Amino acid sequence: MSDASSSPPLPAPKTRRGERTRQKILNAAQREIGSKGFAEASISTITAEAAVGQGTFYLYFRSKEDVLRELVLRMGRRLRRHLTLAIADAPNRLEAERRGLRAFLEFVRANTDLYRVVAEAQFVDPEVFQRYYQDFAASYRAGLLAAEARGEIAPGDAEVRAWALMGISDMVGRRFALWDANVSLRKIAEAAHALIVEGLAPRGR
Amino acid sequence: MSDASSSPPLPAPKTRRGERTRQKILNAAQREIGSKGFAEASISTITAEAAVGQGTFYLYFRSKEDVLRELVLRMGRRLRRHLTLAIADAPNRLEAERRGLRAFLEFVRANTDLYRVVAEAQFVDPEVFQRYYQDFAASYRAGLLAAEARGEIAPGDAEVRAWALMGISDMVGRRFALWDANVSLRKIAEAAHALIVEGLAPRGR
DNA sequence: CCGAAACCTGAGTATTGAGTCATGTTTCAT
DNA sequence: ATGAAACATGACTCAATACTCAGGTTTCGG
Repeated sequence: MSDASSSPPLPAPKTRRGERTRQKILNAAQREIGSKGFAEASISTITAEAAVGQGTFYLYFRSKEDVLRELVLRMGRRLRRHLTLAIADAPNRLEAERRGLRAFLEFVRANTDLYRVVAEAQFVDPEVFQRYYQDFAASYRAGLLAAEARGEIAPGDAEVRAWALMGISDMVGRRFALWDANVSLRKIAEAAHALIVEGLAPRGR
Repeated sequence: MSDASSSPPLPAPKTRRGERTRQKILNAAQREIGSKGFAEASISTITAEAAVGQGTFYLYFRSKEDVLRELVLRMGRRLRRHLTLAIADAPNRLEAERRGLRAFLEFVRANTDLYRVVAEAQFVDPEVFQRYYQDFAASYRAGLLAAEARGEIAPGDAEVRAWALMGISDMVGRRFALWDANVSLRKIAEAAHALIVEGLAPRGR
């Protein structure tokens, strides 16, 4: 439990059955870890939930840490796809920002278990956790730089901006999409977007 | 380990010796949990580090969760004091925002263990974790509303703004004060502050 | 300086759950 | 159709550690 993402991954399943079993375990782990948390989730509960034997788990994953890692990657892929789709045909960066923020909030509310899984990774495997955010930051940064070149946003430090904007999504998502299941995400997204676009400074003269 | 902040707290120590011992344990727990994480930190390591017997721990804390709770409160008090001091005589809200952000980043870099302790509380005791942020949000919100009334900032949704701004501090702090120990926090704080004040929208016209 | 309350101790108990393995079943290329 | 590789099983082992307790030591008000 000491070192991070060590040793090569287990060989992928060779048959259709194997692949199906691996997915069943992954799904059960997502539900279990997502609802009870990493510490409370036990391999035996996961395998029971997946309706496979205890030992089967170790055919596909080296440890509980290992399965968490895999889930973080899954979350990354799904969220990325969701956001890409959402901002695909936005006319400009500020509009992309609005749609992306809204889409993120919706995604969080619809995938609370995955959200928690990623958050737990912060301590279980800092390596993949950091990479998760760094990957998002990198593409965010690129988008901001391109928009700046097009004159769609004011010039500024793209790296810091990327992290700051992710921070807004992350915290606003936690507060309004995760903790408060009822509030209208449309309104929240609008309010946050207004801050992102205009800042706090008083308008006009 | 199932229910959150249950049962009344243990009675406070009655003698000077008792108080000292309790603090020794708290300090050791902060170091241990802060560096190894909640799961890896064991009571026996904590008591050894504090140079007290195993059983002594249970004179002052009901469980490992209990000591974490206490540390979150400690972090809240210390950070609040630090920030209050930092923004005490700022001439206006935007300047307070700048100083507060800078002070927060410095605090994180100087108290990495406490930062981690709070983050771990998210899963160990969601109750206190949420309260920790809600308390900050409440006073942040009040500050924004007052500033808005004074015309120092543009009108807007104070609740969402408060959480968004905390999100910026949180994420920028993690990235630049926690993960990157060398970068100049002054520059980072300035860049983030610029975004907070002006937003992304292109200036002029 | 006395004694009752407060504090301290650390070996021992009890539980928990990760990971193994010997044995059995299914798949699929030939 | 067949057999070798892949997959599946779950009772068992074993290490880790939270928490207890019976018996000691220290504190401090009167």
